[in-house]
Amino acid sequence: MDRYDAQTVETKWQRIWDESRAFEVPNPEPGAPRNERKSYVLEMLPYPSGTLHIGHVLVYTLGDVLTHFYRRTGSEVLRPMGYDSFGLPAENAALKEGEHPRAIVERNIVSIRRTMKRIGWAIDWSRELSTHEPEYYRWTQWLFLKFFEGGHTYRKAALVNWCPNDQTVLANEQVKNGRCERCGYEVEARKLEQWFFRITAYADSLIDEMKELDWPERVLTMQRNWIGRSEGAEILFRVDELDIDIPVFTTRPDTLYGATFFVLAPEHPLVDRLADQSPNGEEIRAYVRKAGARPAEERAAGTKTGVFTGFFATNPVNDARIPIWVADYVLMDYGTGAIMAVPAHDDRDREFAERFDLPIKLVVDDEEKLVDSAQFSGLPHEEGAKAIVEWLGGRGRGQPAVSYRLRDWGYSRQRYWGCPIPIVYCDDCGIVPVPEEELPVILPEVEDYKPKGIPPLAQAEDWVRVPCPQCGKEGRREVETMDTFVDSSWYFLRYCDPHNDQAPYDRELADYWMPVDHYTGGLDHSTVHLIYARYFQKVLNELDLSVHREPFKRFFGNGFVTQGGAKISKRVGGSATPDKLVEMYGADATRLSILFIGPADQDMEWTASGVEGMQRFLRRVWRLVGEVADNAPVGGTPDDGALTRRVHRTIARVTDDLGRRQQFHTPIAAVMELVNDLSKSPDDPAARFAAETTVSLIQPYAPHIAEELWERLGHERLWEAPWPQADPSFLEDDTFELVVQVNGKVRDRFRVPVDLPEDELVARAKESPKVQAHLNGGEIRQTIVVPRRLVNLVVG
RNA sequence: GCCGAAGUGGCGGAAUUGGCAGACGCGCCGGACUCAAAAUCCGGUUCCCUUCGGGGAGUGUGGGUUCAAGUCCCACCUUCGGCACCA
Repeated sequence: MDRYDAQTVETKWQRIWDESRAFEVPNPEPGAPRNERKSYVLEMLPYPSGTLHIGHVLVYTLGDVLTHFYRRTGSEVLRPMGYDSFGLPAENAALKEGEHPRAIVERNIVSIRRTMKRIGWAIDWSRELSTHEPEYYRWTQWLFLKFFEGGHTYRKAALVNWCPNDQTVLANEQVKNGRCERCGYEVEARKLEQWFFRITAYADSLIDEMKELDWPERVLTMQRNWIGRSEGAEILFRVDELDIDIPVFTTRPDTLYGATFFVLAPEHPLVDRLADQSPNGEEIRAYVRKAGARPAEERAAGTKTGVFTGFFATNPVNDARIPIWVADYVLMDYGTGAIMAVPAHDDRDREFAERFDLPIKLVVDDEEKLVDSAQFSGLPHEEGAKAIVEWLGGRGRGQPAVSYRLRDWGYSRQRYWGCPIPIVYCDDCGIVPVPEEELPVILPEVEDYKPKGIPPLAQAEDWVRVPCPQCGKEGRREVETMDTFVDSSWYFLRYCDPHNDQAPYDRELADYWMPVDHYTGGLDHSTVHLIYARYFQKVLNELDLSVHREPFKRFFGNGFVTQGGAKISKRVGGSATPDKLVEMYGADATRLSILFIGPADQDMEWTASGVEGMQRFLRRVWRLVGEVADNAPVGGTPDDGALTRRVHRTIARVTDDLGRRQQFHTPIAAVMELVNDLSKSPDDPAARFAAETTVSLIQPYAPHIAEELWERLGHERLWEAPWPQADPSFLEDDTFELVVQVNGKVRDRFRVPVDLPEDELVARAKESPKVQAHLNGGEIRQTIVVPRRLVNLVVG
């Protein structure tokens, strides 16, 4: 048999798959019965701001292994691919390279597609999409209109995160440690009119419906923390001089008797009024100005500052008059922007009280019981909290309340390369949606798309000026574009019906394919894309556009691939590009090596020696299977010898790892063990069976060489062949290796028949000379027998 | 500070329900083939001691539960990730 040449083998089968459209899956005809065993396998779509790197090879190979596995275990598998081509990543790449973003992404898409085909991923190429194409974003706009009609999106002036480098607004999810996630510049606060999705209305759904998800617990925990649901109470404090009530939110109503002062955020709307009527109004205004100019990061890290207003609030439980301060450690956008300060039981309040010499009053003791709290004294603090809120409720001064850390999703971007928001502003009619039939609102060409604070689309005067759809008077188009995460919040639905030009997707088809059964992607999206997509799906459900409320039933978060200790990214690049690896070692060796490094849900370091080892392994398989194909007799019933048993055990292990355990590196080791056994007994009657099974089991990982060897073994179309089945009767041996311990230490081991009774096992254990040497004639006080495993003799 | 994950040979890692620690691979050592090398094949490889029979230690540290602990419990150390004035 000739030498293994990866290039020849891989080119041959890729052409065959391409020509036979091997991995395309048709949609069911309207009214036709649905396949009960559909499976939607999806990985997060790539940004075509660059080409593929080794990290992509990991994600898409993971998806590929599952695609083949599910296909061959009888499912009808949808496995599409597309490109997240709108948005900042592409635009920034374009700015750097001095080209139009469209030119960059379209060139990168060609390159990515070619690499994907060279790696041989089983993709349904008939469903390919790019989010920057009008055929796609037309429907992003259409969904926007539905959200607008349903009141799920709105415009308001708000303090937003402004990146001075990217010259655009960022969502909270895109700010890390006060810096822009993309470029690292320090984010500034700006007050701007912005578009928002009312995601906070779904805070509870996003938490409660997690129970339907088969996701890693750590991702759910991250989302739970991100949403940050806190239960407590809203309590009214009276300011007599102004004849007003100010609500505060607290999670500790049990400490109400310990409130010794009161704080308003500098941005609180009442601060102005207080300053007007206060003798030290100037001082207050100066403080508010200073606080507003202070970067958020410094506001959080620095020592606490504040100013007394001269006013007092009345504590509703004991009528105590406590001083009202303005301090920037209280945030306007959480709770009510006002707090009751309990320095005895809150670290921040304590720090402030100590600095400004305010009283500290203890109201919960070491036993967690209320003290110095009138009729509530003596109650355990949780009961006390309940009782106090109830008491307040009876007097109309308080009620249970819930507060969230999650904010509404601001998605306006003052940038060029994004989906235009289909809105027209009219002096008479206000905010008017573009009628459905006028979609898409095409992104116009502009001379200069560089960000400079005002949206680049504002320059396209001809495009901006448009009659108001309602009254026909001259209006102006919205010149902001949508955050790229809007595009990726519904793309998985478009794949179900990607060429539909009447609707974003056919409802029946989406209901059939959805939810995604197995979603794979990076954990960096745990609190961003994965929350947004869940939110979208819930709104679509309520708009009667989908029967499903969750988009991704199962999620697998893959680890990062590092090279030389650094995370590989579009920016860093990396020397081992997928194209080079395929050229040097072949696609199959590359695919195997990235999965063999270690558990796919943990970070991993890429090394070249791994792929060399895989190349060796494949050559070995090639040689051994070739020899068997040439020499071993065909047909015949496999015997029940050691090799046959090994084959069945391997099938069981690989099947369990891929299906139930979601472990992708151990199946490779299992097949290697089988290959090692086969190489030791190439003349075994089960050699052909072992060779065929080896090829069949490795197929999801190394589909090209598997297909070639399958053909040599006299079969065809392995990609459609049923997955091998382990025969349970071969999984158990007639004998097993009995381990004999003395006082828990292994002293001997020998094979015994499985049906030997326990007392006989113990007898044989005691007979062993090695065991007797350690018994020293001592008295056996206890005997432990674990069936089919071991005997432990405990001596005095 | 809070939340979460992890810590096993020279390295990546395995050990699924508390039952033989180190599967599989990399690297390294030895051998075969070769004029030589590459490739390939065979053997060895946790550490320490050894009279070569074997003995002892060992899964971040210290305790505990158990006949038996990498696995369970308590305390701590380290690393990584997320959040961070969220009342």
